[in-house]
Amino acid sequence: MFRLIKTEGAARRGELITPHGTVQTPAFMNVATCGAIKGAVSALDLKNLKCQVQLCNTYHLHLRPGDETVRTLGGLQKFTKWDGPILTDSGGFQVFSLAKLRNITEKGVTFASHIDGHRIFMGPEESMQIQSNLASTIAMAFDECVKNPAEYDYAKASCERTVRWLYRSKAEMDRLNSLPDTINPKQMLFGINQGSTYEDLRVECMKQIRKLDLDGYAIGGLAVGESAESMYHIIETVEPEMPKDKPRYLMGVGTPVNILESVKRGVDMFDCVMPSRNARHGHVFTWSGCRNMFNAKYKLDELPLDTECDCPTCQNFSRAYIHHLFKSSEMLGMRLCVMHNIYFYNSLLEKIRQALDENRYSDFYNEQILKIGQRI
RNA sequence: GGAGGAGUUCCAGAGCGGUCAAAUGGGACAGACUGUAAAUCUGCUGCCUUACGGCUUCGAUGGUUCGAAUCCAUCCUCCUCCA
Repeated sequence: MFRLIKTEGAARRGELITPHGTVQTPAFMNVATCGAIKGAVSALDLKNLKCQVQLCNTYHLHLRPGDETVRTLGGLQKFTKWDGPILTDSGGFQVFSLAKLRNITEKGVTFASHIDGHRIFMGPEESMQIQSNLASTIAMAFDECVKNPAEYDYAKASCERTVRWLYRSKAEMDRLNSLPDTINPKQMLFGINQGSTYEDLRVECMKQIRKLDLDGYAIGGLAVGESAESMYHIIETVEPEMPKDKPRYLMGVGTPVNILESVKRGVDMFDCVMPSRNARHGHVFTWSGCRNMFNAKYKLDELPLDTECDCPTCQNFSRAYIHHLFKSSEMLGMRLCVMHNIYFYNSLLEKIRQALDENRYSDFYNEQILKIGQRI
């Protein structure tokens, strides 16, 4: 269940109570698509990186090692050694990202596996069954994430189908949770708002899906081609239609600036591959802006990545060393930067929560918004 | 001493008369990355110019030719094999 603690403008401070622990919101969820944060970071590391929630992917884990395998091994928590809350994405994003490898019908989506090309079918029921086997804390409804810009007619048809899929997802989840041998019979379900950049579609979709008394509501289909301003506008459009007593999750977003802007507009939860992927590519986030650790200017720089950071990386290693590790393709460089960026994102959300607790989010926002996004 | 082979832009290495400022790797330098097909991808790497374009390059010097990294001569430097 979700408890709204306080608000400041549209921004919200709350907590999501789950069978696997309570999540303080606003929260960032750390993306471990295949059951691990890419960059050789384990659940044990996450404990030291202020992580509250791990996010894993239905599609990827269904392909490998197979959701039945995970089920046999006791579910994702036991498998990955992460005993906190886990959110599983439904595979809906792969309908977008694997566009060249899939075919959509009312029943569901047929994918060509990105691993070996074999055909796999996933509809709402299949997605719920897989997520039930994975035994995540929160399952996401199976949706279609449409690329922006999208034709109005297509966006409308897709959005309406996603709503029908949500009803089927909910029915299947209820059935699975009632079975005697389900690992997590209290698995929660979040519905997903779609509608591309069209206000009327977004609002109508939200009205439809809020009729189901779900555990949370996500805004999907953003940061997939439209401008940041357009994304913020859609959030502002949808937010008034979202239940106040349920968590709001903006899927796949985003940059530190995106997060500051979205919290301001009433979003409670985020996830994004950016901290981990960018870290693997040598791009680190700091409280004074972002750095590319490949840059020659770090060759003799003995300071930590961020002088204001107390993550394990910044407590021990210099920019010069990390620069060298990247130039030498040593994977330790990636690991150290992934840990730093994950810690940075989780710290950012922690500071946001503190600011909200003290009714000074507006000041915090003004303080951070300019410097946090710049390149240094 | 004798017989061969080679010297190309930061490195390795193609090119063997014009379409060559010179393939391809690597390195260097920079950029991108938003519910992860990503330890990935892109750009750039002689000088001048915003560009068009111009200029100087392929061990050195001289020559043949309308034209040379490519052909010839000499020189320098390296490598292999035989004494």
